[in-house]
Amino acid sequence: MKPLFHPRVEDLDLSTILHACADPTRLRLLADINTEPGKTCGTFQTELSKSTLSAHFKVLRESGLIRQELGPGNSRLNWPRTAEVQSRFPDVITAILKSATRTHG
Amino acid sequence: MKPLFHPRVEDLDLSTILHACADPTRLRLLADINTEPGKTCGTFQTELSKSTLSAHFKVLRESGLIRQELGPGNSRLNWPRTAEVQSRFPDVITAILKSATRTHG
DNA sequence: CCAAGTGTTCGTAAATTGACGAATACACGA
DNA sequence: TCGTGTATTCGTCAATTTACGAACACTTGG
Repeated sequence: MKPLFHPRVEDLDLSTILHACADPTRLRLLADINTEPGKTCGTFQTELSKSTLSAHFKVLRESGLIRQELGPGNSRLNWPRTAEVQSRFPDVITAILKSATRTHG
Repeated sequence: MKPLFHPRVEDLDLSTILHACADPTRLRLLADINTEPGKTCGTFQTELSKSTLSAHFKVLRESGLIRQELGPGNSRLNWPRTAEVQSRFPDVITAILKSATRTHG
């Protein structure tokens, strides 16, 4: 299997992270992952196509907001990297997630 | 003079705000405005053209992050709306600004 | 009135983004 | 081995973004 790229904590970039959060779809995905860590990609309720969803997960992963591990049956387990991001940019993600879950459901 | 549009606090949108902050140039402008409230557009150190800069200010203003008032000589005074944004999305902007000024300046 | 200073708007162009279907890659069960 | 299920990659396309110069609008000083 092709290894999935994950940036190191010291390589995290604030603008990249904010850009990843700025899309409503991705913000919802991120919130869901934080609410239910370990969810697989297929378990997210959405009307978007599989390829579009995959692209959004890629943006989240490459920004450093989530970690994607191999799960059973070629699935991907999605884990938040909130603690790591927090160590670089204190309170940014926690504040965003709090507002996101409060205002959008 | 054509009136500049400013969104009401109740119309602020988290994704719009995050998108406005996601651009490095705008994040720097926003940080500068918060550091030195009332700065005019021409006082920002940048290599971008006047029209490009104006477009960035427009994005910041229409997202609700700053307020632009008329100043002397057709200039624009730029004020942060941090407190208002804070009332809608607690800690989001303050955390972003803290990380932005700590890492980029 | 005229020139200089400050910003916005318009037209344009290159790059990026977000979306999709089709094709592909991989793991697992029968 | 052969489907089935899960997810990525590729090619395409429309829309958005970012940038610029030129033109325009407005204020102020001479």
